[in-house]
Amino acid sequence: MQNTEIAKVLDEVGDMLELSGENFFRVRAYHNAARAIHDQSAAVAKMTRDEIDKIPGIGADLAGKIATLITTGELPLHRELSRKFTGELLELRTIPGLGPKRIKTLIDRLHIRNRADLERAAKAGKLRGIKGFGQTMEEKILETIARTESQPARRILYSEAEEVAASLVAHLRACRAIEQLEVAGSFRRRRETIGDLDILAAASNSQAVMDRFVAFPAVSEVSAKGDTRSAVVLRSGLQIDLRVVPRASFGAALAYFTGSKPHNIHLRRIAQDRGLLLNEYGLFRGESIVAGRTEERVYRALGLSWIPPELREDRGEIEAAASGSLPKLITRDDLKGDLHTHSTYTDGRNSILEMVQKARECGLRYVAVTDHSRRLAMAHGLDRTRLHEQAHEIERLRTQFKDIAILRGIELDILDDGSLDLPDDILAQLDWVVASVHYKLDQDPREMTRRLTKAIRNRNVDAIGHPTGRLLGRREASRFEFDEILRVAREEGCAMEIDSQPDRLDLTDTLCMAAKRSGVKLVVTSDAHSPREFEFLAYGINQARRGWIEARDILNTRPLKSFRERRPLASL
DNA sequence: GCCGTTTTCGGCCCGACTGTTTTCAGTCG
Repeated sequence: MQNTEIAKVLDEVGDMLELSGENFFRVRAYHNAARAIHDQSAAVAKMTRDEIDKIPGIGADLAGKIATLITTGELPLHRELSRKFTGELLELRTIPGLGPKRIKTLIDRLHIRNRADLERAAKAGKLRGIKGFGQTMEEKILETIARTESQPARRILYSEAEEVAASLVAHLRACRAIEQLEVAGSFRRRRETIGDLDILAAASNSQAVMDRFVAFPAVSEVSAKGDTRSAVVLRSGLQIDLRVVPRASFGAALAYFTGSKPHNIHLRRIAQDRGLLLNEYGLFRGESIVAGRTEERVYRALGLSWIPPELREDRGEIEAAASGSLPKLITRDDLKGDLHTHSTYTDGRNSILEMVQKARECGLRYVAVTDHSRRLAMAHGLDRTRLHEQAHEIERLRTQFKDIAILRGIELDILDDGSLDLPDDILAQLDWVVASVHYKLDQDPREMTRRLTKAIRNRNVDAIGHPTGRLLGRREASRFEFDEILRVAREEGCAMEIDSQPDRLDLTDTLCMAAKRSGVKLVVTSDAHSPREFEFLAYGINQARRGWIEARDILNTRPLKSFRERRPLASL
């Protein structure tokens, strides 16, 4: 059983307990435990009950339940609750305005079991008579049901959110009342997907900001408009929240609005322990403000150094900030080379020349050309002959570029038994071999583990490309024993890739952490199929930062000279 | 249900907005 599966069961139990009117703190305990399991890189299914009990947020009771879940594949409490609260019922919580209390009322009073029931009842005007409901809410519910049928709310890619954020910020900048402006929330924490955008502004006249905000051309609906907070929904379905605070509160509000929620809760507990109160207006001792203008001052007043937003997930960053041991996170400028690019030789859209020119413009000092190997017929993968032709072209280009090195590489297919798509004598002539899985991604976890370890054992393989194979929103990650992969990779000196394509971002943040902990080096690569895609490197850097990665953990932060010392380059 | 250098019991983050309340509950972030 995978960690994500265990976490899902615990989350569902939490949701169902909430619907049944359970103690809020018991509900939270299940959600906290789910998060703790989700963040574990090691397989919880392989842990003893004692080891599970030691995970923060999991006590004796939940450790026992999780152990039961692992050994029997089922949790009695979950099964029992599922009889009453179906998945269809839980799904009602996605309708704005419907929380646990109201859903419980709908079940008890109208025997609602799903969206269809709810829609019928609302159309028949049966909701408005019930305490806690009214005609307005009835209409809103019907409107939401109609809208989300054609366009279900989904999280969008960070890269997509970036475009919306840029145009919205440009729109707001025109408002003179705004003194400071930041996009906060999960966007500022650089999460791989974004559920909604949170905008924070400091202004003396909040009404002027609100007016400008709701006038953003892409707005389809204003769902809330108050003195300090407004919310809109764009035609795309994306929700945007705006909060306006006085300048003296901007830092506290930025911290509050950046989250994450568990991080905030932890901060507030620390404040409480010190006899202070932390809210979005500042850090207070009684009536007097202790800090608030900048984030740095708020953190400092709590005895912490400033924490980069990417780390604010309550995964140990607060403890690290307290002891002065936060990592010095990698930045885009640390990258000296790119080790995964494609050209027209296979499925890239531009020539090697154009790719190298752009890499050079991006400040890179070396770039590996890694077109696909022969098995990927769809991409016209390279065999011995065509790889040879490419070698000649690279040889010619090398004479034109003095300030950027062109490495001969390949993105080599890992076949389903773990053997490689090209023979060793060819691979040995290359400077950089990234081996990737491109088919049979849903292999049995044991077979996939064997497949990957066998590839890693090959001396010529330098890195594993997009190791989990997931595509955000479209394809689940392959299942395998990541800890075992890391153990072998460490033995063989094989690196793991962080592929920067916005829908891959593979490895994930927690897997980056696991790789770092086990002493396996990483590479951040663009996997660029066109010159523009070198810009994707920024997304890979975001992911690495969320995984606590420092420049020294990443091979392609090294200058070419020390990069070569690691493994002599065959053709340079 | 978790947790503990005040504690093994009694706490558990904090505030804005909406709708329906006639003084506040529920939802949301």
